[in-house]
This record gives sequence, structure tokens and C-alpha cells, in this order.
Amino acid sequence: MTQIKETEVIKEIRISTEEKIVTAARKVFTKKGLSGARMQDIADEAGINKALLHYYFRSKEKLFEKIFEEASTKMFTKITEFIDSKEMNLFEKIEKMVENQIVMSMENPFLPAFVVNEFHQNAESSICQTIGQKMTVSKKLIEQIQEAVNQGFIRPINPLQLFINIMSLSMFPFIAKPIMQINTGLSDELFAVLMEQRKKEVADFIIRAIRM
Amino acid sequence: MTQIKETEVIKEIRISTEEKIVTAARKVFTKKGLSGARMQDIADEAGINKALLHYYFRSKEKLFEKIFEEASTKMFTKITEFIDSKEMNLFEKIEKMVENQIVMSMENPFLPAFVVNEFHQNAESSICQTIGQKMTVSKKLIEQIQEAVNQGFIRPINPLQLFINIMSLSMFPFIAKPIMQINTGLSDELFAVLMEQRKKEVADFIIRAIRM
DNA sequence: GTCTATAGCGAGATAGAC
DNA sequence: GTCTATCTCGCTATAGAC
Repeated sequence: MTQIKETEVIKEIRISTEEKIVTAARKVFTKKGLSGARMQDIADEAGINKALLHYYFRSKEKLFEKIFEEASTKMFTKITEFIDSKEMNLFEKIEKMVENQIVMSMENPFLPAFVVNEFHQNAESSICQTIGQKMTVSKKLIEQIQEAVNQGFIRPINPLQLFINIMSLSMFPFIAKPIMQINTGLSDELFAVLMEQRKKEVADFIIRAIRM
Repeated sequence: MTQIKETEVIKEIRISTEEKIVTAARKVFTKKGLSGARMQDIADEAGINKALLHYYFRSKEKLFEKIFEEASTKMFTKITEFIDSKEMNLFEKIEKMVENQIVMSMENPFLPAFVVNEFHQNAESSICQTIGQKMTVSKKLIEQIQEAVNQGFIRPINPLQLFINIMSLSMFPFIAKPIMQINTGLSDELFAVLMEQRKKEVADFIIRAIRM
């Protein structure tokens, strides 16, 4: 242990504080958004001083950018993970997509609403443009759906509509969660049970809707 | 014309300015949210001075409250409009709900994301609590779905899941519109065509998914 | 690398003339 | 009712000690 070089120790400490900041920023930004978040909140959450935030990340915008990019990537990575697989058929892919997206949302409850909202409010900003470009929506799935239609494997449907449906059914409940909870009094525990059910329910729902 | 009493003329002018403010506030708040909106932006949009906003509405919060309540009501009014009807069967109601919600969203493109986001960011605030209570989610539809299941009219399904699915498919596309547009380059015109198609497509999709 | 203190500015809100 | 000018405060960002 004592043989670790000093530079490594320093690096270790540096990363640790930086990581504390990132974790805190993630929590505050995803909850309050760019304009709603306060640097003071992030500092408090991280248990450090406000000035340190500026030492590690030059500005609020730079810190936000990091969190926003990370969040956008996470949101679209899982759902596209299996899209290009050659080994699964369309139904299996849909099942996997739905499950992955629901699991991701359960682990990161504020993430979908955060990403969607920042794009909504700042669609024309350079940050959104840059990040939006990076997220390559695979055209493979669209093509595979079209092919399934052509071969009579599923009923005729506009592939883009089906893609939208898959995303809608997987993500919307997490975005609407606070509204649902306020006027139905649904507890976090019951919500979690409901979402657990949904992994299977949504896949079934979609497959029934598109099969011949 | 000249016979109109002075009091009426004055009232006319007052309402006119107030209406200008509300219209401007609606536009700015639904686009930028509470924390992102600036009173100056609203004044500019209304073509008046900042001080006038405070003359008509005491504070930014009060003005926001009005817009937010109006928006929340609009968002959930249309979708529940036909829920209690005795004359329609379940499938007809679903068709109507979907169509109404899509039409409303096309006319008020920023509204769904706005409402959902403010509830997300301020779920515990008094404004959200108050407004959330007012929106009575009719239990009639849930009951009617359960009955349809019991009678074997539709396949067994958790009524709440079906309700969530209806809302998801109708509203999510408008919330995700900016993201879709950035990375597919979809124009406003093509998006509108797609949503027009959806009125029928979504209803079909749901009915196929739940029929026996 | 981490802190305290403070500069500097932007935004909500008010005073007061017209 | 509507405007200009201004107060006040909160927030981002920086200076500088340790």
C-alpha cells in the first residue's frame, strides 16, 4: 500500500472530490434543470464550498454540459443496445428494448424528464444541437420493421409510428410519475410494482398490436 | 358606438391589456418554465413595460400560477370529456380520448412538456399540490375497463396499465418532439402529418392490443 | 486543493411622475 | 393605466489567504 506513488495518491484524491461534485450535480440538475439549479445547492449536496465547483469546472454551463451529455447518452444507449443484433427477431428485440428502458428509468427516476425537458427548453442552443447530433438513432430497427411488414410477419404499420409507440410506452410513465402520484396518492412502492409489471405488460401489448 | 358608457370602454381596455399579458406569459412560461422565464421576456412579448406586469399580477409567482393552472386544466379536461358518457362503448371512448388529446397537443405544442415538467421539478410545492388536487381523475374509466375485462369483452389487463398506455401513446410524441427533430431532421410539416396519422393509428394499435 | 470574502451583474419588485 | 428610474437581493464568478 505504501508503495503507491505520490502522484497516484494525489490523483486519487482529486478524482474523489471531482466525483463528489459530479454526483451532486447529477442529482441537482436532473431534478431542477439548468435554470432551476443553484450552484449553492450543488455545493451543499457535495459537502464542499461553492468556489470549488468553479475550480474543477469553469462555470455552471460547463458543469451542466457534462451532466446533460452523460444523461442523454445513458437515455439512448440502453434502448439501442440490441437494435443491431442479428441473433434476435423483431419481437425479441422489442422485449429487450422495453425492459432495458424501464430498468434504466427505475434506476434513474429523474433522467427521462430531465433530458426531454432540456431539449424542449433549449432546442436551438448549441449544447442541444451538439449532443443531439451525437445520438445516432440507428436506422436498422426502422428497416427491420419495414422488412417484417413486407414479409407479412407483422401487420402493415408505419415503422416510425411503431418506434414512437415503443418509446412512449416505456418512458412516459416515468415522466408523468409526479402527476400520477399527486392525484392518485400512489406510493413509491406501488409505483415500483406497477413498473415492474410493465416490463412484461408493455411487450405483450405491443406484440398483440402488431402481429397478424 | 359613441353611446357606449365610459366605464365599459375602460373595462374593455383593461381586459385587453390583461389579455395581452396572459397571452405573452402563456407563451414564455410554457416554453421556458417557471425558473427559465424572465419577466422582461414576457413584457417584451406583450409589447408593454415590466412594471405593468406587477400592476396586474402582483408577482411572477402569481402570474405563473394562473398560467400553470390553466394549462393543467386544459391538459386533462379534453381527455376526460367523454369518460363518463353512457352512450359510447369502451372502444369508442378510447378513440375519442386519443383524438382529443392529440388535437389539443397539436394546438398547444409546448403544453404537455410544460405541465409534466413543472410537476416534476416542484412536486412538493404548494402550487403543484393545490392544482394536483383539483384535477379529479375520473375513476369511471378504470371501472369500465375492469368491467369489460370481467365480461370477457377485452383480454385480462390491469386497468391502470391500460390507462397509462392510452396517455403515453397520445402525449409522449409531443414531449419528445424536439429530440426527434434534432436527430432525424424531421420538419414541422412532416411531424404534423405524422401526428395526424396517429389519431387513427394509436386507436387501432390499442384496440388490437386489448381485444380478445 | 480548499476555504472566506467579495466583486459584479441580472432579475424581481417598487416609487413616483405623467 | 402606463411609463422611467431605482432599490434590493440572490446568484455566478473571481481574488486571495491558507
